[in-house]
Amino acid sequence: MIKNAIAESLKKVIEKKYNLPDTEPSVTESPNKQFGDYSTQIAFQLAKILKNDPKKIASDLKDAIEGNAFFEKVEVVGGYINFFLKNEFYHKEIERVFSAGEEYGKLDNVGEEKILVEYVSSNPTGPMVIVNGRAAALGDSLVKILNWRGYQAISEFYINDGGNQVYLLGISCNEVYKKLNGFPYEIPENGYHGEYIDDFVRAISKNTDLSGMDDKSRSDYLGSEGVRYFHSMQIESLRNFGVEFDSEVHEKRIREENLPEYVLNTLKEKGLLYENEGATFFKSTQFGDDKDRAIIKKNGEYTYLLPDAAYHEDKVRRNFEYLIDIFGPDHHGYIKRLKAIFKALGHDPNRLEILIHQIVNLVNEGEKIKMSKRKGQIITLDDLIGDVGKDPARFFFVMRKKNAHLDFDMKLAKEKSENNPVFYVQYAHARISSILKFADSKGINIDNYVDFSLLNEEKEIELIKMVLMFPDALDDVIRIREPAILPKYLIDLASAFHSFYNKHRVITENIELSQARLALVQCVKNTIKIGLSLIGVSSPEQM
RNA sequence: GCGCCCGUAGCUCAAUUGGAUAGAGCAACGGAUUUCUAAUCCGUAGGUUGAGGGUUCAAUUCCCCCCGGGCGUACCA
Repeated sequence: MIKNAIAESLKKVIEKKYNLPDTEPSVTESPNKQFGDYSTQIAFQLAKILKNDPKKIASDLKDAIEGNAFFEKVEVVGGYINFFLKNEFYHKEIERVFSAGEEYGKLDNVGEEKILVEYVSSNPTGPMVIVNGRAAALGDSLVKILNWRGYQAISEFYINDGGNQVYLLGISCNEVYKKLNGFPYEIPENGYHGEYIDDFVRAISKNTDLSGMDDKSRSDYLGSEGVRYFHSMQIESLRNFGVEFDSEVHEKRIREENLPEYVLNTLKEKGLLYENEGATFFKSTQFGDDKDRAIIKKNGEYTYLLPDAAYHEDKVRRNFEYLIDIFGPDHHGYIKRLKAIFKALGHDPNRLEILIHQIVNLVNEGEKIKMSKRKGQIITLDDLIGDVGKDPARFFFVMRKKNAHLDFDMKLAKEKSENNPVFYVQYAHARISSILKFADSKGINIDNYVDFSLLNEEKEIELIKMVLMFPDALDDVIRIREPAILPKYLIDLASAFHSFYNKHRVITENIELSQARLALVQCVKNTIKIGLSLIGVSSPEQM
């Protein structure tokens, strides 16, 4: 918010001085203290437009802006303009943070636009696996952060309960039923093989007599019951992971409302379909795809793309102006065709944003843990949470940029030490709680007047600066769709606090100073608590 | 073959999406605690940003071409 304030005043000056109303000056934190608190390189950009020396422009801008009451001084170095802020400015800002309390950084309604974020949407044919956890952690954090900053974002889970995989699940279960009852059996190659199938069949056999059914009706029954069983199992896992969805959409409903047929008709009317060897193809190459895609198979079944396109049509019909899908790494080949069909249906492709996150490797003692779905060697999300706990899992999943492969260090996640960033941040929170308790026992409170102008030590100002960067960090997350910025910020904030703590005592003989420092650490505590909650991590009062 | 992602200190990762002298943590070494939580802090050392070209006042970032790794490339989802 400091950045924005400086950028705004720069914008005004530029508009007035050079008659360039559309300039968006970017203000950044200075890389080094000698360059002040904040800097801008706008003069370089203006130099090109104005065909003038950047140094000249920078110093002209400096003269125009220098009068601002909060600048200690403004300096021009090279073409950069460096801003040095008065402590007074920080005192005023931290006071506002203090009064905001646990609502710090929260905004109401920055836009009317409704955003739908779809993530996980795993097939209801087995338990949640590790990579689903990453999608869940990313999606949930993004939605929470969007909402905290005043956007209207809704999370949604799409359940593929209408297509071929339900059938495959059914016949796989039926074969497993035969296996468990000593009959000859054969699970199809493309069916489901995991041990979790056996568990399901055993469980349902206890309550339902399956012996009287023929193969067909038993398969159908096990298919539809299996979908329900696995879906609620998945939702339960996600709940244990702190992820709950605002909305669920069933493919079944999409099909019942004949939306796939609407998509077909629309494409047909536009002449975007053709037949080839008995299958129906969509001319996705006309919309930038690498090749045309089948949407109806030779046997008359829809491919995955058709109901999914229908689902996205449904999203638009529910008046969401902006759609974000979070996909796993195995779906990146799918982006082009989905965007193609979305565009073909007459929607602006810029309204659909598809984010891809990369894979997760579990690492223990420096060794990658090998998983094979076929051999039944899978580690589920429940296993991971049970092993390392929810908080480290949530933190680790969003700690890396979504584009990077994530090596999930199991040993580190379990470690209750300084090496573990989750504990490092939580420890700062607990430490502050302890200080607050101590202050209370000494009868020092900050319920009334606090004089923030007493905070002028270097470590104090640095800590205030870190606290004030919180809204910027959240906005950066939103701007580049990268939740990883938040855990990194929290680590830096905790570090600034620990550093301050080692240099200065909060509670001393000086009551006024104690109160000011107490109020400052209270702000830090609130910020950590809010920040951690936005990534689904708890903030213990003691550790 | 084609497409997408990645390659930065011994290890795991940053670098404000084109800005100033590429920064943290771990590991190594040296220090700090009669104190509100040492699960902490302070310091030292560590680099041809995979290689080579190009664009730019400015490149880890953008473009081209290699090298290496991952993923995808279905009438599966």
